[in-house]
Amino acid sequence: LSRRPGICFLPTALKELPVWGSCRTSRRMFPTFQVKLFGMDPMADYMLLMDFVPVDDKRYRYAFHSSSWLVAGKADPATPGRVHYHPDSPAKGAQWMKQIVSFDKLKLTNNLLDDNGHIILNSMHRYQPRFHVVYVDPRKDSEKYAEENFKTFVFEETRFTAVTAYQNHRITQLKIASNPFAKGFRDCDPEDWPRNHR
Amino acid sequence: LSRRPGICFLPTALKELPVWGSCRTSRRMFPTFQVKLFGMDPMADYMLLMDFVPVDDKRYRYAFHSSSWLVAGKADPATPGRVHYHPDSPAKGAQWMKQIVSFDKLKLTNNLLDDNGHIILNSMHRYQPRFHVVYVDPRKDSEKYAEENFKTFVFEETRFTAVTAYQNHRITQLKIASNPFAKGFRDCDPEDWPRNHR
DNA sequence: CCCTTTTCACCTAGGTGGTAAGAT
DNA sequence: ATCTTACCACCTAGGTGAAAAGGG
Repeated sequence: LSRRPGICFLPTALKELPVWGSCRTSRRMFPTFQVKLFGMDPMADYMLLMDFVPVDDKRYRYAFHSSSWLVAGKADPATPGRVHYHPDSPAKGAQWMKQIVSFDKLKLTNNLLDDNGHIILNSMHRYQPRFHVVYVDPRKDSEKYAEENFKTFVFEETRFTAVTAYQNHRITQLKIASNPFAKGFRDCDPEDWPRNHR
Repeated sequence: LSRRPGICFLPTALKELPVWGSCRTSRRMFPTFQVKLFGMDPMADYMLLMDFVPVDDKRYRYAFHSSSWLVAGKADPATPGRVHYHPDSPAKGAQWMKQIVSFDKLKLTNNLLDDNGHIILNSMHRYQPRFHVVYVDPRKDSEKYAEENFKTFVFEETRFTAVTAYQNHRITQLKIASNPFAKGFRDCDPEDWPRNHR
């Protein structure tokens, strides 16, 4: 990448991400993936995008008695490998660097037939989010330089297990505490709804 | 305008527009100003914008007994002449022509100290909305061609009187019938709340 | 008296986890 | 037994006109 952007990741703490929900059966990725970019050419156009790759070839299940994830066999067939473009793409480097870039429109689903362009994942599988910066090369033969015109950033701390329902009660409480849309559950006593023996 | 866009106006029927309301005291323009564009250079960048000019130098008042507007003196001092850029600006001609362009983010206020960049109007005055298409000239000395790089469209049927409260009961009913956010009043019998003798 | 501002119930639109029923 | 789906109450966020209160 001739104009190589630097990056500063804003850490998020989570381990389970729901892949099922409302609005045409998909859920936002929460916490939201956010980055602060620097070192770009202010006047050049860039596309920002994300995708998700399997961490391994395994399927997992949650053991409530030990509150831990166990390998439960080989991975299911891979889902369609979709890409999420940040909706502001393309934009100038100056625009991207001006403030924190937030991927809050990114949505996850486990519906293989999803027709809304959402990211498709297998539930009970582990994923690594990836962030890509693509320099929009104005040269006529830009395809030739495709290899050098993008850069990928991977933050291992953002790995997670896709779920359709939360397994670990502490994850649920963390989400309720931090997501404004889940405020309706903040005052509830977790002991009121003990499910299994979390 | 070297690339002169054609235009097709989608008519709106209204006579009074509130200039006061919630969300930092401003109201959306409703019905929304919408245009269908054609004849633009698909690859060139354009800015789309709107502004509002006084129809005359008069102030009006509403005569309930005759259900009509009467001249009530000379206009108040003109408000700051602000401009509303369509938030998708700048964009390629192809993008603008792809579908109807809707100015649904445009908001009106009568607050002279407005700090949110909204359009400022005098209540009880008449205004003519104007629509402008600006070709983003890539030439270095583009300022020289400013005159020929924009085109203004005026639709007289979109003239209206700015108000802080509806005067004509039939306007109120029309808005309630057509604005989804006013659905809460649809089932009410207008005779239940007669104000003055509208 | 005429007009403006405040406040409110009631909407649209859509993102939460809980719960119970369904599926395998 | 384990996981998924459908539906729900309950939120966020913000756009309506009505009614009451305010101001000149």
